[in-house]
Parts: sequence; structure tokens; C-alpha cells
Amino acid sequence: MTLSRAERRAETDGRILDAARRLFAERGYERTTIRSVASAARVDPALIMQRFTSKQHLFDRAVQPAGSPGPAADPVEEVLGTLGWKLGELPPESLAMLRSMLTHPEAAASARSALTAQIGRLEASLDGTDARLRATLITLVMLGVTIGHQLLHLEELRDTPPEEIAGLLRPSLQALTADPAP
Amino acid sequence: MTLSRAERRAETDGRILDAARRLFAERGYERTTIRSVASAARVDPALIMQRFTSKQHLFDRAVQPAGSPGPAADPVEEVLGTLGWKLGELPPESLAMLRSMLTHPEAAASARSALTAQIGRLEASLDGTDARLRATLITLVMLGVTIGHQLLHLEELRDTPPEEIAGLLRPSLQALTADPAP
DNA sequence: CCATTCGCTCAACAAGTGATGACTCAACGA
DNA sequence: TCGTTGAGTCATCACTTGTTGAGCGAATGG
Repeated sequence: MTLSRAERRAETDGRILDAARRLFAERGYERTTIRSVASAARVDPALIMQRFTSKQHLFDRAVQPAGSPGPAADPVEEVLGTLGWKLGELPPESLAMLRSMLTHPEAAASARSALTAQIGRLEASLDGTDARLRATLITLVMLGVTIGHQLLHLEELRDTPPEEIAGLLRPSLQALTADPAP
Repeated sequence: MTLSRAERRAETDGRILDAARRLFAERGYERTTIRSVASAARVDPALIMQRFTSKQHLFDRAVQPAGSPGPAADPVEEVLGTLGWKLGELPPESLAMLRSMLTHPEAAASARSALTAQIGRLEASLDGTDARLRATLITLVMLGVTIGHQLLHLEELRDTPPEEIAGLLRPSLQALTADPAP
């Protein structure tokens, strides 16, 4: 089974990106070194530069989301579905972005744009006054829970099934979905 | 007005800590260099080491909270008061800790312990099933909103008065305060 | 089959980091 | 007054970082 040139290239590129995603998600941008990624991918550090030009470019590629989410149904259940999904196994590219968003300016920009997109999607399915503000708060509620669970690993959430969290959160989110001034 | 030795020492120590808090809060632990703190405090870098032993010790001192919060009344209003306070002018030491908690292990430990304390305080004033879990979720809701506002600077929250945010959030938090299985 | 492409490695550089030890000089105290 | 203390500085070390350019060797394609 001799690998062709293109096959080898694609395979090592994938290995590099996988390692980068894992390390960026675990340690954040600053603490992740090109050398550590290279070592995790069993590759020479110089190759990463040759392929991705710079550490920042590697981060951009590693963080880029795979597929775009489909259109929404019920906003609360959509967001809670996101939660169930997030609480299970948030994809490494999202974790990498979230992990670095507070300390790395470029990651912050990515995070802001991702959150804004989510806010807009949510706003479109809300009625009443302050729709955008309420959409923002819903998004930030999810962000807080996700951070506490996936990034801070709070033991209070560690062993709690996602459905239970979703069940407790549902009335809270519905309160934000309802028009505050009907 | 010749300064005494003790006065000068206290004054420069204060200048160093102020600069450290500001820079740690703005850029996080990794991106803040001893040199930049020294330069902001108009002091030689070596002096900081002499006074605080290491960068980590400086961070510990800079992040240490000034005063402890008083006992609670109504949990929702207490937490929303925290919000009104946080949304106004969260103290630099808290900002510094929050900024670094996702990327710096020691900051993460501090954040976990601060959050756990807040959760415990909240749990004590909650009745019904899943009290601790609900206290955790309330805390994380506030964390998410604080991050979105103070650290990510989302424009949706930037120009919104704290009372309005509190007003929208109140029913949501009350839903978490109420016993889910009465 | 042979010249060429190209995936990949090796060795090294320049910049910046936290940290150290010798030194200067003004405040202190007997 | 004068030796001592201690706040503050200077030069420098040891190390890590991202990044670069020359080179090796195997797949490629004519």
C-alpha cells in the first residue's frame, strides 16, 4: 500500500490540523507552540510553517467550522438542542475558538462574529420588544453554561446528564423568549 | 515633602500592582510581560521580581480580591445587584482573573474556587430539588452575561443600561430560583 | 530511465521572555 | 557622624519562541 504524493500530503495536513485543534482547544493560542503541534503530529516544525505560512494561519484553518447549522424551528428547543450537543461533544474547532477568545484578539473577533451570527439567527425567530437584546442574552446564557461545563470543567455539571440541565434551563430560556411587553 | 522609605515602598508597590491589574485584565496572563508592567509603573523590571519573586506571584497578588461580599438577602436580587455592579465597573482584579481563566491554569483554579464559593452562597438560599445545580446555572448565566459585556464587549450590551438587562434577566433567574418539583 | 518536482527534515537565526547578581545611592539609626 | 540597611537600577544569562533557507530523497511523468 504505497501512498501517492497527494494522499500523503492530505493525510499529514489532516494530522497537523487535528493536533492543532486538540492543543488549541486544550491550552489556548499562546500556550500552544508550533513545536508542540509538530511533535503531536509526528512532523517537523518547519513543515507546519511551509504548509500554513504562520501560526496565526494555522489557527484560522484549525478553527474554521466544518459545516454550517441548518435553519431553526422553535428557538428554545433549537438552542437547547445546541446545548445537548454542546454538552456532549462540542467540536474541537469551537472549543479552540472559545478557549482563546478572551486572550487572543483574532480569536475574540472570530468569537464575536460567531456569536453575532447566532444572535441574528435567534432574533429572527423572536417577537416583541427588545428582540435583539433578548436574543443576545439567550446566547450568553448558553455561552456561560458551555464555558462552565466544557472549559472550566465545573464538577457540578461534570456528572449531570445534558437532559437534566436542559430541563432546568428550559423555563429560564422561555422567559427570555416571551415578549416582555405584550 | 520628602518621602520616607516605607512610604516610597508602599507607593511603588501600589503602582506596580495597579499596572499589573490593568494589564492582566486587558491582555491576560501570557500576553502581559514583566517588562510591560514595569514600564507602565515607571519602574525597572528587576524590581518587580525582587518584590514579588515571580510573575505568578505578582499575578496572585494582583488578582487577590479586596473585600469579601456581605451576606445575601433575596438570591435573585442579590445576583442582579451583582450584575448591576458588574455591568457598571467590575473591579480590575476580577477582570484580570476572568480574562485569564480559560488559558492560564492557576487563574482557572482561582476562578473555579470563586465560582464555587458563589454557588455555595446561592445554594444556601435556595429550596427544593437540585438546589446546587440550579445555583450553578444561575452563576453561569451571570458569568456568560458578564463575559459578553465586560470581556467580549458585545455592542448589543455596550449601550444598554444595566437596569434594562437586569429587568429582562429577572424572570429568567426567577425560573431557576423556583423549585422545579414542588 | 532520467530529469524534475515536491514532501519533508535539519540546522540555525533574531527577537523576546522570565529571572539573577553585582552595583549605586539615599534614608536610617546608634 | 558614620556604618548599615534597603529601595531601585544595570547588564546579562539561559531559554523558548516563531520563522527561514538549504538540502535530502522518494514519487512523478515524459
